[in-house]
Amino acid sequence: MTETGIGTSRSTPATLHDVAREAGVSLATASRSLNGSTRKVNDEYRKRVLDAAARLDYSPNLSAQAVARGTTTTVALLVADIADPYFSSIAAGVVAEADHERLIVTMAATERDPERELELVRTLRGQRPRVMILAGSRPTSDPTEGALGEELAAYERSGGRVVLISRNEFDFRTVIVENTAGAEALARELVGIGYRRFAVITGGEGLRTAADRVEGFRAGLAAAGGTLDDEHVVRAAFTRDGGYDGMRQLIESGLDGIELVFAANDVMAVGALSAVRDAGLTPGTDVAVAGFDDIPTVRDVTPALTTVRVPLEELGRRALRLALGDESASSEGAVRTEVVLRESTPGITR
Amino acid sequence: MTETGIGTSRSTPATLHDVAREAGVSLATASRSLNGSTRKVNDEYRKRVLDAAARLDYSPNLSAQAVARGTTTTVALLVADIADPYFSSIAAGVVAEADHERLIVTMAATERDPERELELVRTLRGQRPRVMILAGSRPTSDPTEGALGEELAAYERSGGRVVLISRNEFDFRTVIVENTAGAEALARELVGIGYRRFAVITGGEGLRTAADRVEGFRAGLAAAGGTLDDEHVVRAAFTRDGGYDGMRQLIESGLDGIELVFAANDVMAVGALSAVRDAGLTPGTDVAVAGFDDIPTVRDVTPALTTVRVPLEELGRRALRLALGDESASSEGAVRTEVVLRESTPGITR
DNA sequence: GTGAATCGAGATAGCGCTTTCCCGCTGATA
DNA sequence: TATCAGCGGGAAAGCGCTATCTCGATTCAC
Repeated sequence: MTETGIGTSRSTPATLHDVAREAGVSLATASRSLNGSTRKVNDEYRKRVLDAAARLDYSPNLSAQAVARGTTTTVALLVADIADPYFSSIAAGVVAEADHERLIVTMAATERDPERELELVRTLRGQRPRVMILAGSRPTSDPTEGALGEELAAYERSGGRVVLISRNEFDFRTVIVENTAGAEALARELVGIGYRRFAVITGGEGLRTAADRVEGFRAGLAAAGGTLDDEHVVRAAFTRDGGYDGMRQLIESGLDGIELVFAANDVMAVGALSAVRDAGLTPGTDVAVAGFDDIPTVRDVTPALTTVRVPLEELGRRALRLALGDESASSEGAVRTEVVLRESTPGITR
Repeated sequence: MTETGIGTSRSTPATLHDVAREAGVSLATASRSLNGSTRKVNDEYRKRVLDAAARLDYSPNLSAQAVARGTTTTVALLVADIADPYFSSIAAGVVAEADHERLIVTMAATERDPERELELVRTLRGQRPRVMILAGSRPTSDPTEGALGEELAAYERSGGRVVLISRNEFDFRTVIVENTAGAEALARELVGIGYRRFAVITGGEGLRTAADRVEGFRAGLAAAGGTLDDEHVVRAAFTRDGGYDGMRQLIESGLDGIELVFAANDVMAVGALSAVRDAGLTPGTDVAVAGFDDIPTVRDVTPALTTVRVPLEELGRRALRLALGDESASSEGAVRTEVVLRESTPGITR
């Protein structure tokens, strides 16, 4: 095992006490000079403290500050899966905004398990974060149903701020995404370019986001004149492989005249695309595919994927701003989505 | 602004003191029952404390524990860009392993800016994390050169553990990836299936990881009999768009008989693929493309991308284990890579 | 039966900070 | 000259915990 070469003598980090002594001032003065205080401190003294701090390479102990101040500079972020581009984009937004506010982000992954989620909220509460952001909806039929709400409420009662991203299940601040409206608009446009017979691949039982999107899609079809039979709605995991499986399932049952398959999110759609290809068919031509989210990847798959753009980073940004009480963040209403037609839905001339 | 409906009376979280009082025992006993201690505590007392804690919904203040114990349960993770699949996969690994060790991960993004990186290290040091993991290499020609090393060394001196992922620039513990060997193997295999004339798209000036991969690729070609002219090595940003630009550049200068373009990482390769298509050419057929990393996406692009697999999640896991002093993690040597041939390099019969 | 261990609960001294509170000082006011 | 606000530095009381220390009550050996 390699040792660092730059010096080996083990020492504890300099404390404020050390700085004060080195500067020849009191602890109070040192504290006041280093971390803004309402009280002024003589320039001469301040300079001495700053110099001493630099000399000792002092770095304030955030835990100690937290204890003394009774408040932290931490934001806790809970996502289903960090490697999923949907969540990593949101996370990037949260981190960027947090950095801007000089806050520190701690991150955890629920792996889509409600029990884990509850557990994590409990643990993270110990950090006394200023804000807790939860992204990714849960099954509505959830054994821990009330418990999470209780826990979050308790957290808010003790001064924290909860913000949910695109999961309107509790009565907390929420960054609302136009899931329903976006899917509806998508459906209309697809009918507009000639598609009539649709199928849908959606997430597991009762995932709220998925449900909203499917519902919106249905509504759009109903209004515009497309058909979606119930047996053409397949459920699968809310992941790339889920999308693959769902599409394979549809193909195996004969495709049955289906012209376009709408997957409730892009990672599923991308999986679906691959399933189409693996079945020896040509996506776009033999069967069109559309997704939802507009994750970065979908520009680069072939055919490029038609989808509904959700400004994911912005979601993360907004969540934090909302938590911090930024009025504009809340007054902006639901986050706008936008249909993006690409080659995966070339259209049908009838 | 919505208020939570579940109860509004604002209160501070229960403290250990509250629990002790509620249970009718001393602070010390409460502490001992709730958080493991070497000392035993009477079952009767322990139960009373546990009950009281549950009743008050007590959650220990981690900051206070950190101050009292003089050690935290935090891991700090620095990556270049959270939304980049390379880093988000690594992050997922770190978080998973951390969770397993009951540690908490705080995350920050350097955005590939050395100044920012240094700044972040300074800030995060205030957290007194047990471990600091840095992923993503920096330009070798870096204005802050020594400063980062100094800072990290100081951190280690004060008892922390630094682990670098795939950036062998300092003398700290490092998770080494077989960048050179992997690229060399790739080159050999590509020559083996008939390619002779190559081009390379690599990252900005002096990025270590990129440099190693290119060097390995060169060595492989030299050994197996492929050619790579210096004017066919283009530099671009280490991102999807960089890859796109790099490929466009190559195409604009006439492709010049190039049969295969190797991009130093997958996100660049994916961008390159799109550039080929946008130029009206067929990737795989008109020009073959290969990447490095095997990020999840590349299975789903068309043609599927030939690449060198790096077990990214495992990298993150290993980094943490290494930091925690897991012997096996360090004795395993460099992380193995594996060439994965896919349709983007169908081969040439000569 | 006595002294030495042993046990385990409670009191308390910190941990590294912030923030009162106190107090000597200066300068304005009368 | 006496009075009284500021002003600003220092002492010290916490913040919510852990860990050492104290000390009475048991237990045990001989």
